[in-house]
Amino acid sequence: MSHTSGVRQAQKQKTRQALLDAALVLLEDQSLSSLGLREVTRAVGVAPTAFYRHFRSTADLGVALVEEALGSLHPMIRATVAPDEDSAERIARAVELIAGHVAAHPAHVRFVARERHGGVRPVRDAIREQLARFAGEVKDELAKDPVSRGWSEADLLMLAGLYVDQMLATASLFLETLEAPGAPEEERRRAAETAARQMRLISVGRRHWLD
Amino acid sequence: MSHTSGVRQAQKQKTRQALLDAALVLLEDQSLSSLGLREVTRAVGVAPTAFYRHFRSTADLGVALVEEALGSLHPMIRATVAPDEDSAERIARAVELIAGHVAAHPAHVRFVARERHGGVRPVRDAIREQLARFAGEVKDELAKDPVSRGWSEADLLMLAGLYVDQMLATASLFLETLEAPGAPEEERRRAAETAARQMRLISVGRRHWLD
DNA sequence: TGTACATCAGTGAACGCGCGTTCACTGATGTAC
DNA sequence: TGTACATCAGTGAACGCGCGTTCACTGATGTAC
Repeated sequence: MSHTSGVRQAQKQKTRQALLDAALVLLEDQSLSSLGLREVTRAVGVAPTAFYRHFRSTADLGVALVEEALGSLHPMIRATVAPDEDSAERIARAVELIAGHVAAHPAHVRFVARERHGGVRPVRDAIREQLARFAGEVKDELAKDPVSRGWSEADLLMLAGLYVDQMLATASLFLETLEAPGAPEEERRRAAETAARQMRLISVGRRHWLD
Repeated sequence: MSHTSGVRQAQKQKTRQALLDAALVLLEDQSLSSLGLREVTRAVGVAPTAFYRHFRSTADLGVALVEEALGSLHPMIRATVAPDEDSAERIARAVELIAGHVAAHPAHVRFVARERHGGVRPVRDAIREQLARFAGEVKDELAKDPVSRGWSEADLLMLAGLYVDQMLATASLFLETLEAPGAPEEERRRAAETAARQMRLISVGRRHWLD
C-alpha cells in the first residue's frame, strides 16, 4: 500500500499545483489549444519531461483546471438561488456573490468562459458536465420554492438553465470591467446594475409564468 | 487610379476568400490563437508568403472573419425582434430563424461563440463591437413596440442585451446538437423547445415589468 | 536502530519537425502614349 | 492597335527557433526485515 501523505507525495502534489497555477496565468492571454507544455514547465522551473509525471497532455491539464475552477462552486450556486423572503434581496446578494467571486478568482472565471466553447473537446465536455450539474442543483432549489408550485419538470429545468447561463454571462461581464479602459469602479457598478435588472426581469417572468 | 474590377483584383479577391474559407474549416477544431499561417496557406495551395499579401497576421484574418460572420446579420436580427401581433408566433419564428442560420452557417456560428471570449484581443473586441450594434438595433425595435410604453432607456438596453445573449446561447445550443451523439433530429427538437420556453419566460417578464 | 533493496519524481541530451518572417525573384496584368 | 514600362500577387529558398516526445539516468524517499 502507498502512503498518501509521505514527503514524496507532498512534493509531487506541490509541483502539480505549480503547473496548474502557471498554466492559469499563461492562459490569461491565449487559449488552451495554443498552450505549450514547455511554456508551462519553463514558468514553473522544471524540466519539460517533468510535465508527463502529472498530465498526459495540456488537454488533460485543462480538464484538471475545470475541476479546480468549478468543482468547489456547487455550494455557492445552491446558496445563490435558495428561496428567500425577499426576492430583491436575493438578487442583490447573488450579484454581489458573483462579483466577489470574479474579483477573487478572475483567471479561473476567464478560463471557464474561454474554454466553454474553446477548441479542446475534453475540456468543453468537462465544463458542460459541470454546468449541467449546476443546472440540476439550481432546479432542486427552485423546486423547493413555493413560487414553483405547479411547475413541470421541463419548465423547472428550462429556468435553471437560464439562471446558470445568466450567472456565467454576469461573471463574464464583471471580468470585462477588470480590463476595460476608464474608471473601473464606475464600470463595475454599471455592470452590477445591468445584471441585477436582467435577473429581476427573469424573476418577474418566473412569478407570472403560470398566469 | 486603380481599377476595382480588373482581372488582377478579381484573382486577388478569390485567393483572399479561399484563405478565409480554409481558415474557417481549420477553426472547427481549434482556436484562433493556435491557428498557423502555414496551415491556412497549405490548405489553399499557395505559398506561405502569399498570406501577407492579404493579412498582417492570423489575428487580422480573424477580424475579417468576424465581419463575414456577423456583418450581414443585422437585418435578420431586426426582423427577429420586430413587433408582431402574436408574441408566441414571433418567438417560434425567431427560434426557427436561428436554427436555420446555424444549419446554414455552422462554422461561422462556432467561430463567433468560440472567439467571443477567446485568446485574441482584436477579435474579441470586433465581436463585442458587433454585438453592441445588435443590442442597439434590438433596442430600437423594442422601443417601437407598444409593450415598451413607459420603459426607460436603461431598461430597454438591458432587455436588448438579454435578447442578444439569449440568441447567441440558442445558436450555440443548436450547434451542440449538430455534434451530439444519438438522434440529431430529436436533439434539435428539444433544443428548440427549451429555447422557445426561455424566450417565452423573458417575454412574460417583459410584459409584467412595470406592474 | 541499521541495512539492503525498490520506487519513482525530476533530469538532460537528443530527435525530427513545422513554425513565422525576410528577401530577391518572376511573370501576368495594367497603364501611358 | 502596338510598344515600352510599371505594378504587384504569388514564389521559393533560407533563417533561426521552439515545439512535443523518447530515453536512459539519478538520487532522495519509502519499505522489508
